[in-house]
Amino acid sequence: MTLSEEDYIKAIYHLSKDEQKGVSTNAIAAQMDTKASSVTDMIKRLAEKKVVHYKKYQGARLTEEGKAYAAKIIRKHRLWEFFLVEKLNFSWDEVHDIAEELEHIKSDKLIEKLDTFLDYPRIDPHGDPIPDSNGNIKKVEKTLLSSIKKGKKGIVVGVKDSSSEFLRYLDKLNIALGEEITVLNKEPFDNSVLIKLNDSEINISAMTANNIFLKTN
Amino acid sequence: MTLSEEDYIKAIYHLSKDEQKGVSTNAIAAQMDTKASSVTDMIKRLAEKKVVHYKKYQGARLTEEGKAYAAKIIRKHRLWEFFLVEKLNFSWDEVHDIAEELEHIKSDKLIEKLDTFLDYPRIDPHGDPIPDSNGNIKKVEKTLLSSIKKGKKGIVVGVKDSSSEFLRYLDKLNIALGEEITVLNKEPFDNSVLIKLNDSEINISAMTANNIFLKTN
DNA sequence: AATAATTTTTAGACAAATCTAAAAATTTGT
DNA sequence: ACAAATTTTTAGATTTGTCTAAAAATTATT
Repeated sequence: MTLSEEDYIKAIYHLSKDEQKGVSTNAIAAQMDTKASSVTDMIKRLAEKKVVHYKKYQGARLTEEGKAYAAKIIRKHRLWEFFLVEKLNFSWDEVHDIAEELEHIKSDKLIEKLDTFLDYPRIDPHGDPIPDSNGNIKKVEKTLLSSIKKGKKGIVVGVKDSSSEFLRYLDKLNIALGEEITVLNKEPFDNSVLIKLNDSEINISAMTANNIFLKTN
Repeated sequence: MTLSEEDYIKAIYHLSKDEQKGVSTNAIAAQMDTKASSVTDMIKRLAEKKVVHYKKYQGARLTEEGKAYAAKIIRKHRLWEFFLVEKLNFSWDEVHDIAEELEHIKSDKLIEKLDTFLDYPRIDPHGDPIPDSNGNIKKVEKTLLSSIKKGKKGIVVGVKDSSSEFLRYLDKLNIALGEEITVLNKEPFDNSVLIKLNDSEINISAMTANNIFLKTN
């Protein structure tokens, strides 16, 4: 599988989480920052390689083989992210782009040895689950901060947007994985949320609240 | 710089150690396992990028910029090899191919943090020096076992051939970096060498002796 | 020094991955 | 339901890195 093919497989995998039907050509083009015509070409190639099902005008859908391949790439991505943060002392906003490259390194033995070295982590630096060596992904129980009721609280367990801009903003707010957040009030006007964090009260926008995952008990 | 361009730069670098003049098209083709015509094309591209000097029929020669680039790739390659052996417990015959992929990962910050994590190693698992962050390579003092006089001894500090076949053969002979070897006799008929290693005497072929580096005092 | 052998370069083709522009199919709006 | 809008596909071109075959230059031989 080429680098580009792997990127497409990953994109289709991520897009099909929300989607029941096939993932649309345009959606893939947007995700991959390319043109619809390029996507059509690539989907055909991937269909020949049996990693996607493809019928004209019906979008793309990963085969079982395709899903397993995607899980493997995601496993590699997240294990490398964990390595970069825990062993090399990168911060959580710096690791995505480097892991995008490292995830394409081929050796299976490498990734199993890395997993052992890291002591089999289950969660990456952004709170996302690391698939096991069989490609199984443990679903993490989590709720968007934006949909938590006034008065309720939870622990930060993940982010939806893991762009470095957003992560650096969270750093500035002192919001990190493991922090406890209590929803003090929700403003109906703009859906902003007043929260308590470390005994201080801060107001966060609807957009921000919509990108933070909490675990409630 | 693309992956392929980086591979050519590295090949030219390694070939120009023995060579005073430009490295010939054919020599590069052999090293890269490709055709001379492909090499000519690539050399022209590299010349446009100012990493090699090129005049028709005169072979290729790295510019200062090209040499610095090569040193950087080699630094990455050897640091990753050290990581694979020391942290992930790979054996010395398994790491070359994986490092060939890892050496192309772009981030400068990654390689500096890796260097720190590994505590600034100077020598890779095959005894080759790791260039520092400025691209300077410390020359290691070493002599081929094949050219050591009868009765003299030395410490194994490197190998010339680092193919996994050769390295596994050395494992079988219990020859590893740091071992002391004494040359007991040299057979004029086939240039084989009788050595003492850990109180046992073994006979090694001229070819083997020609791929082991010793440090003599 | 002329010819033969070898090396290197050029010319033209090809596959992968992309693009633009236009055609075809599907979906939407009234 | 049918025209308009949108989405998707096709057709043809481009770039990178490769190839084969043939031409040009260099090196070796007698």
